[in-house]
Amino acid sequence: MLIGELAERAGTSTRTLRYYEAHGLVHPQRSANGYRVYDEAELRVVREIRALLDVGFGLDDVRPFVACLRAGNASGDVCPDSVLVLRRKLAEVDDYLDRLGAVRQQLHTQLTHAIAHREETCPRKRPSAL
Amino acid sequence: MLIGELAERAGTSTRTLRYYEAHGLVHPQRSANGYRVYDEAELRVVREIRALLDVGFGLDDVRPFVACLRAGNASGDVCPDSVLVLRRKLAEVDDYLDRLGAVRQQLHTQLTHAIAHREETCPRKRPSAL
DNA sequence: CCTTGCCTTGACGCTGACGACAAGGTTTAG
DNA sequence: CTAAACCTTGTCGTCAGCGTCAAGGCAAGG
Repeated sequence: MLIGELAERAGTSTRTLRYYEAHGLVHPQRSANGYRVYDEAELRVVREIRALLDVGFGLDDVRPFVACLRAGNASGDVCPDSVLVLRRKLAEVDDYLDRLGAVRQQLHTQLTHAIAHREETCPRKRPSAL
Repeated sequence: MLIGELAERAGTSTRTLRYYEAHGLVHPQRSANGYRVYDEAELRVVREIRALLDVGFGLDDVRPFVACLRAGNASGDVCPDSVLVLRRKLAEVDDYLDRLGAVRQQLHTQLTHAIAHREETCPRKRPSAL
């Protein structure tokens, strides 16, 4: 399987696949003419990467999952290193949820205040020119 | 008040103040030697900008608030344009909270699955060299 | 031979809010 | 005279995950 086919089957671009390779996440063979050749296993790897990135992981975060898949496991998250990353990410998400909740609260308060004190002196809506 | 003093009083850097000016958020006078001269009102403006950026606003978002302050209001959020931005941001935050909640749920599920299926074939922990 | 359609390796662009220089002018204090 | 401590404009770097050319090689069909 060449890079174009893998890209299409994985729902991504050739640029992306080369990018992953440059960052050590994928290791294709090379045919005589220098073309990258991938096997079926790489398709699953790429899909795993995409799925994790979609959830907010960084490339560094997905490495353990890729290694886990490549070690022959059915899914990439059953290895210790993967679990560590999962825990850390979960904590990060929880933390971010808290802060975002606080922001939401502040926005709500501010909006309430703004509506209560409206009808004051306000800038004109673009008086023709700047 | 020169740029250095304003920066210190506002808890930011001169670079930041020049950046805001380049993006049309602050309009200092110029003294004979070309130095930027700010009045007290600009201090409040800069603090408003900083507060909003901290909450996740972009520079474009804060423009209405600055204009509102400059129009002579006690706070920057009492003008119609500001209220619009506040509503939009609140909606964005709510939306993001939803998606982040879904991600959290997925992470939790995945973590549970990973722990249930652990103890399988996993990559060695860096066998000395790479 | 030519075109089409793959593939290759660079290398710059993008988004946002600045940080970190560079190279120089000004004013004040000693 | 000179150093210190301000100020000026200008330009490049940062972080991430690619998009988007550019310039060229290779293979196959007509």
